[in-house]
Amino acid sequence: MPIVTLPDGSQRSFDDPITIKDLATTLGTRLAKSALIGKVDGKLVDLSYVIETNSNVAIITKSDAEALEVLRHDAAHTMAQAVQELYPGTQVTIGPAIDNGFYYDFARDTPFTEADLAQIETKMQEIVQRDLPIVREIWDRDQAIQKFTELGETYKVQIIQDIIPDGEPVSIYHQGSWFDVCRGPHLPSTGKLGSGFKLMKVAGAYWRGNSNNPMLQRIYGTAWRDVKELKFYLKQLEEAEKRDHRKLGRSLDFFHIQEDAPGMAFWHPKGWFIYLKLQEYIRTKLSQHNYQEVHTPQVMDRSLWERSGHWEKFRKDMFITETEGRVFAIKPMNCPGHIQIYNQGIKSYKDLPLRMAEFGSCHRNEPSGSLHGLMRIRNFVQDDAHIFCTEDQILPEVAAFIDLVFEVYADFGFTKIGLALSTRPEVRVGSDEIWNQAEAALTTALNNTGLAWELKPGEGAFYGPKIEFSLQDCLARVWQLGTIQLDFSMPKRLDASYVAEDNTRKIPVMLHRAILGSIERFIGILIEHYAGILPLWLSPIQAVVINITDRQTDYCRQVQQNLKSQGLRVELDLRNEKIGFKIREHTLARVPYLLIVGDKEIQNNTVAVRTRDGKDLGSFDLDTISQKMLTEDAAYQ
RNA sequence: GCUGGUGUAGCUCAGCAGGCAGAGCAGCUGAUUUGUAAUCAGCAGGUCGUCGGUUCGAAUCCGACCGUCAGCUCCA
Repeated sequence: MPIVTLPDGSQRSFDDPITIKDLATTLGTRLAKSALIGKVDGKLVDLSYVIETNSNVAIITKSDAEALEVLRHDAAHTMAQAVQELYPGTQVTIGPAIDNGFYYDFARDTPFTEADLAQIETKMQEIVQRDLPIVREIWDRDQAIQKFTELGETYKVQIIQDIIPDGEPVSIYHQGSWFDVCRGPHLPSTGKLGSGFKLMKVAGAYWRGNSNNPMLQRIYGTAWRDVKELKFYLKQLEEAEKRDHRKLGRSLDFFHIQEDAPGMAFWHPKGWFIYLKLQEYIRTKLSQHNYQEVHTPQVMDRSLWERSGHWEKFRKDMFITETEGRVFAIKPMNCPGHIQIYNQGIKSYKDLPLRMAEFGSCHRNEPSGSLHGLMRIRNFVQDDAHIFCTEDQILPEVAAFIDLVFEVYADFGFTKIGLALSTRPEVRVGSDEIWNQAEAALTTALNNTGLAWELKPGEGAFYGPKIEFSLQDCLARVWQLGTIQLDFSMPKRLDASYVAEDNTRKIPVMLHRAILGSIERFIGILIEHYAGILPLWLSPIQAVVINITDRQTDYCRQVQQNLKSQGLRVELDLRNEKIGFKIREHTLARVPYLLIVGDKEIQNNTVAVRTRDGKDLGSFDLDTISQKMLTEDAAYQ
């Protein structure tokens, strides 16, 4: 005799156990029609689920967020069915719902082509049309293994053997003659999938995500509640493509990358201006927060990297050079160099915390397949620093750093900041005792912020756990940027020490930290976030003075000189072209202000101001416009 | 690194059942002196990524390598 409590708090009691579907019917025929799944005491279930005891129950329809994930999972199943109908002999493996869609991994000798995708999509539509009921069944584990073995689905057999304990039943979902092992829940029938889905791309993916395993073929799809939502999403993708920093980087003449230096950028004058400006900005912050800047060698002897532990773990990913029988590594990071500076002379506890910063150019031989414009690059400069401190100083230093990170991100307009703690990986240096201590310290620091944070088990660096900072850009994409890493091992390995108050020698703790991450990557993110429309303070050219005819040449030169003398970055465009042509060019180049001069402006001693978003601001005298620009420039806007 | 796609002029791309390499923009020259997102005309520009193979003949077919793109793995 279950009593059902509905989301609005009202209760219904029933004489007999009742399915979600029947419950929905009692609440209204409209609801029964639109019901997709149920939620019983917080757990999502099929419509066929039988409520036997008193429960909190919600009927989930298309308008609920929970329905979308189930719908995407259904889309994966339907795709797998379509593939197996079209290409018998293809084995299924796994196919989950993911952000924005779903994928399914298949084992098949011949690769899928773009043309195959279209065919599969058509077949999926057909399966949706068939509106096959999706039915849950419970099978005996051995029976399931036997059945999938008969079908030649060896991957499926492995999955059952792995995730279902011996003797436990297996949940199977049937749609038509096709079926799959699945925890569920699912929509009541394939028709409910609708047509808001699209297959996007094929790609390789390792079985179980392990590069030693065979590679499967993964088909990615996107799925939404309806066609309108799908179209919106596709439009978003187009927008992201337009903002691609590799494309904008070339068209805005910021940088280029060429075959002779794969994964390394050639910075053009405008791009290099941004690069230096960001460094200048960070330098200001560093000095405000009591860091000292240093510079260490680009190339250091192999033995140093052996002692630091990098040689053993990262040797293949380091660029090596050899001379006079000695092997050197081009530095992949700055920390061993910083310890060498620390080690000069005897340090006292009074010297700590010691904050050492460097814009050091690092090289890492990243796997060729992982390179991606400025985002994943082989030569980069971090806004790197290392804080040498006592154990007592860890918490205040981490707390101060967290504040600094939020301060910097806010200056770029990033306010949605994510925090995560990455803990010990499988391959690591240092004892468990040290790791316990280090992870506890960072956990406390995170909890002290009062902010939410995520745990990422096993994602830490080999020498210590880390806090990671990520932000969301204007397209809601998440980028991991800043980090602070606690290191109890490397100072010891490289013989760093200080004299404590009790006159004993102690080993300092080292905090590795960066705010922007790599300057290269940060510029890439800024380009995409701003769609190339950089704030005035970061714009390589802040204004262009444009004449209408040759008569204004001298006046234009005077305007440029005037503004340049006030520290503004102003160019001249005196070409013999029509004004519309010049405006178009500089607007496409994202120049913030176009200062246009005709006879009228000379007469009134003004300039006509047009912005890069096409607004005509009208005429201004020079003092007014320069003041406006200087104010904007100073405010990081 | 792995799987698949891809590489033609500075850029964006067409040409690919094998038969003399094309367009638009950019560049150069000339004309035009122009009022808020492309003035007109002419000229010039390519070892078709590299190396090898098949063929009377290869941008086009095949192979290897390099770059690049998407995803996977990795990311101190």
